[in-house]
Amino acid sequence: MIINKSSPVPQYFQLQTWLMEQIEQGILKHGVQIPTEKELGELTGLARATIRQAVGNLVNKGYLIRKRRLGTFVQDRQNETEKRTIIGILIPDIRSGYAPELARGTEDEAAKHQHSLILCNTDDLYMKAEHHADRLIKAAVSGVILIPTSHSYEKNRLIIEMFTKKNIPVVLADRSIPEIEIDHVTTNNFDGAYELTSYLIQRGHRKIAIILSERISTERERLEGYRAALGDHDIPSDSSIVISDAGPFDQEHYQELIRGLLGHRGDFTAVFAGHDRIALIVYSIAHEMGLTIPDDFSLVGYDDLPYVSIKLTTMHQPIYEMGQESLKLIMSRIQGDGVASREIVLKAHLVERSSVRNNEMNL
Amino acid sequence: MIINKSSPVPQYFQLQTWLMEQIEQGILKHGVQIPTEKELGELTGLARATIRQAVGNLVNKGYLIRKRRLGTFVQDRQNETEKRTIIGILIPDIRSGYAPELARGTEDEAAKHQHSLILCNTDDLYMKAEHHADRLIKAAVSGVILIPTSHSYEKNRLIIEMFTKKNIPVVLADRSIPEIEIDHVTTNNFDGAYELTSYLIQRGHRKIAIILSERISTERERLEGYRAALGDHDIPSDSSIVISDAGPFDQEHYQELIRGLLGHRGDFTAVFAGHDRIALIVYSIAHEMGLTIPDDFSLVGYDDLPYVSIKLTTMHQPIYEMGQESLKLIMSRIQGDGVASREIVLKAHLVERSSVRNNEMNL
DNA sequence: TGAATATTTTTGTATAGACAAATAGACCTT
DNA sequence: AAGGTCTATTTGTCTATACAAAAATATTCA
Repeated sequence: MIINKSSPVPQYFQLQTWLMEQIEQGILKHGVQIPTEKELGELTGLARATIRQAVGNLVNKGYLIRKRRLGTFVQDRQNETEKRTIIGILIPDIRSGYAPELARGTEDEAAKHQHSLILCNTDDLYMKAEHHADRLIKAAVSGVILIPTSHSYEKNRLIIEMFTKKNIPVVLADRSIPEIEIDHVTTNNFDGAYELTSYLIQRGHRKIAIILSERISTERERLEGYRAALGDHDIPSDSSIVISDAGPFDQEHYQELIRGLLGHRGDFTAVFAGHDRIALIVYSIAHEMGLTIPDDFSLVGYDDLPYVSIKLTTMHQPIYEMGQESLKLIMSRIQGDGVASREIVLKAHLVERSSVRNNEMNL
Repeated sequence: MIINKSSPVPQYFQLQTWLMEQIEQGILKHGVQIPTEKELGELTGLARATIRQAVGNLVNKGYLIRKRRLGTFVQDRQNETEKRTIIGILIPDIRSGYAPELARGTEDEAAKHQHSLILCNTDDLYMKAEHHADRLIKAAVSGVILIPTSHSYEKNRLIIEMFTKKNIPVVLADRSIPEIEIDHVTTNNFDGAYELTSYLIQRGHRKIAIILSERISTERERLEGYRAALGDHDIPSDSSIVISDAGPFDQEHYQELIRGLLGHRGDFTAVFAGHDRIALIVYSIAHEMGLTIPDDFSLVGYDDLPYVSIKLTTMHQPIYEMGQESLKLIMSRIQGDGVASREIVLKAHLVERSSVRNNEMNL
């Protein structure tokens, strides 16, 4: 018999201890049904209320789980770690470019997993990112999605380290950092730019200007894709129409660069804007100068931002999905997935609108 | 009497909930002794075992502590909550309209106060807002900024109640809810629309179409401002060019409405779009139909969204500042500011670009 | 065969009563 | 004044009983 009626130790407590030992010693394993309350009553000679007290305490502690009509079962005790259900996202500026779309994809997926999303704007500055990282760690987030800052690029490794030291999983979204073991979701920027450039070439464009920032890994990849496409079509690269900026994205600076480019229009028939925001600036400056697209020159962008009012031919990036996939990776890490770091490459696709003129004379 | 014997809610649970509310609302403060089990029995008419079940659960949860012979006392629950420094924001969709700007203003201000911002997209649906509210409460946010959903408008009160019950301060941003004591930040939509309409009238426009949604308080106010301006200039209102939609903002539906409006162009010389996104749709459909703005008709918007590529004359709303002010109100509540509810009305101002033609013949 | 209905089992909720253990405070003893 | 004892009160433990609710299973009926 399990219960000593004359002990000063309460009988419910004796039963409780006994059951707990059975579970912890693995005699009663996860999922196994323990005797019903009636059976335990017969087994111990205790009243049902006493049994319920013992079992109830173990249910509270998470050792057992009761199911109506079915019985009481041994619970896997891992889940008591009272984990926070918050994910952080470090993004340059929620107002610009694809950030809202990415945040939305991330938040929707997080909500599916009963997690919340803390939004942090870094303005692409390392210092701000570091401050946010500090706060995220204090808020005990269970994971972080990081769009690395382009300022102090190398220092992003320090930020990642801050999190990994605390066992907080990190996923890089969009932009990559070379030679680092970390989960990463991106799109095929090289292939996308190659496809987009080839599209222009097929439409008879030989002199294709490009304007983007070297600062950001994705745009560098696009530049490579552009060059490869030109090379494969035996078109020599003309460095005078490759405007590769080194600074951060700055509206006014780009306006200047673009004014300069549009100044000698004879040098190109098409402009490949590194992303849609640049394309919008090109468009509005062209408009200012009395130029029409695609009649005076063709224009393509990259991103396919929503709420763009012009009919821009561009590469659609699956940004919403990028947010979703990033969060899925985080969730799998939270759930203890210990595999090597993964890279997910999503595919961009061309969206043909009417900002490109067909210069092909063979038709 | 506290207990409803005929309720399907278990009586122990009713008692438990009641006690918990008393504690969380601060009616029963730390250290105070709650009635003895016997007294609770007399008070509620329940058996002692039932009382014990209710109290016992709260002891387990840490709300109460029992001392033999002395009674049961309220436990200070603060020590374990470790004062979160998180604010929640419930917004229809981070991707659309002024949401990114508002989120950014809020986040910047939150960062100044060492707080983080949890982003929740409601899609303007009450159900989603409710789920998010649940999660925010679980995440122990210290305050909430709410843009009320336009669906199930009245139910927003329930959401506010969910928070206030837990002593979590709430600020309404932009959209208002009538007759409710709550902090609120908005802009002068009536005056803004009056000014914008007067601007059109001064430029010789007499037939001014307007298109917006009746669903949302801010747009209703703009409609009133429009009507008042017409009235004050003795211009009769023509209901055939007042397109007041009742549904949610739906791109395609608006496209239809606008096609219908632009179908009989003789009826108006200017279009007042309820907000910039509508203006963009008007613009692109006009473009489709081969119409030029402002030559064929004039167009004004409302919001002054950034990254709008067309030269739209519009009312600039200080959305970033709205986010900042909302957060400041929250912070003052967190710091225990107990004054009556406040309303902050920010001023919009007209931004003159080139989407309005001067029809004034006197010049 | 398949859908509706009844049965049975198990946990969930609730009552009434009893004695045990702890202890603050009153009272008593030295 | 210090320490011991008693008492009343409150929580702690335990029994016995009853009906409710859920759900797997068996049974009935079309």
